[in-house]
Amino acid sequence: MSAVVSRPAGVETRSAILDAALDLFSERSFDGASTRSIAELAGVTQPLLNYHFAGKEELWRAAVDDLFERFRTSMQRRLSGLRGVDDVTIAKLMVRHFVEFSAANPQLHRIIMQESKRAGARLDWLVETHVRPLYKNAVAMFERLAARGELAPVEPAHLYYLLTGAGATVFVMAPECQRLTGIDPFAPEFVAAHADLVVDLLIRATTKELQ
Amino acid sequence: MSAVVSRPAGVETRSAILDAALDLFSERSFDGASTRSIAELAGVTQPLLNYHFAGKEELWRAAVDDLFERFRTSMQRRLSGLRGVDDVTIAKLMVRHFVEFSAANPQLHRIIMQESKRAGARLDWLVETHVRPLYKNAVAMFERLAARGELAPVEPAHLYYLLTGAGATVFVMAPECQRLTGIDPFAPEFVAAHADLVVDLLIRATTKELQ
DNA sequence: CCTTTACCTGATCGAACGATAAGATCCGGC
DNA sequence: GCCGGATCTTATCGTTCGATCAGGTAAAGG
Repeated sequence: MSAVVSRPAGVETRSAILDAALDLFSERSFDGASTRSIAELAGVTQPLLNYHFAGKEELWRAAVDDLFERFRTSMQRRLSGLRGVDDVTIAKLMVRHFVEFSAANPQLHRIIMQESKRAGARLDWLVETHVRPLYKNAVAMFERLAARGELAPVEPAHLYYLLTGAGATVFVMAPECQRLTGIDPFAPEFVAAHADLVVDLLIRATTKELQ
Repeated sequence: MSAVVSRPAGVETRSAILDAALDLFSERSFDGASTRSIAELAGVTQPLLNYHFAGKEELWRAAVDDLFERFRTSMQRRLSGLRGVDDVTIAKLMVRHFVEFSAANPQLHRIIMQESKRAGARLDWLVETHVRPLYKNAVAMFERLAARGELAPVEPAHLYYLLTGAGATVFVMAPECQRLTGIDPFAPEFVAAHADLVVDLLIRATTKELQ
């Protein structure tokens, strides 16, 4: 409230456009989301998108940047509360947090999966800018677990796609799950149960209870 | 060679169009695959698509029908070779076969994931026509495994999305995997190792060796 | 008060889209 | 041998796409 308002609106408009773009890009894919539909959802006129962003591609990148920034911040905040905790417990809690974030923000994996199906400029940018750092963190975690004997020393690519696939798919495909089973996968109990399963899946449950 | 050729071409052309449609629909999504690009890949002119199919939507349904038919045939053929084998071994081999099919035909889960992100007529048709029978089979398998004590009696929706997510994601996202790790996930050794991991994931490895 | 500048709109561009209409080609059957 | 239907092509329809342009409004700054 009562912020500086140096430039009256603009920043809020820009944010509304980014949110709308994220929702439509993730649900309908890059080609399926027209700039007119994004503008309509954001409550602005279509040429305004080209005022705030250089074009559709740059709007897409800005929306993805925004989302990954939220993801990194969320993961780092969770991790920073776990100083001194042992590696195995940290891994379990971080995997759980990852699943919860994927449930709260299904757009993340929807966009990643969409772009990862086809080689191209957007995939190249996505991998080098956002996915590779994420992958490196995951690999480091796998190595710490393997060093503790909690994980077989398999090729990390297997574990990475097992983990992300098992943890995120049900939320990516939430409309199908709803229609197929009648279950709302975003219900807190479902998310919690799913996180438990994914954690158990990754780590041969040794330290059992942990909540 | 030297077949009946009752009507000269037509059936082969139709098949070429379906194959092209499947590749482009799965890689670029429904909106991203233009009828012109499909025609070009199939080596025909664009209006010919409207001669063989009533429209873009019907072409999409025909291509998806074709793919699911191949999937069902492949699974049933595998199953028919396992008469008399115990349920646990059958489950392991069928899961392995599922992973291998997902590797050989990444279009299947690419299209399912694409359409499952958003409620709509195509998702409704896909679920009722093809996904629900598949889901019922999976649930029946889970129940047989649970009856044998090989599986915790959890909500089948969790297991279904864990299994499909873990087994298919790396092949859906093969271009990303290639760029991110340098690994070709379609290499036979990678597919085999991934299938092993998914099988171990689902079934608390009891009967260990099995090929 | 008046200018400047950030923010936003209405009108419209050329390109690409899915679809159709009209006609060419070609082959089996009479 | 020519007729009829199946197959395919060329030309083109109206629509929607992303993008641009010329202007208009309103608040900050002198």
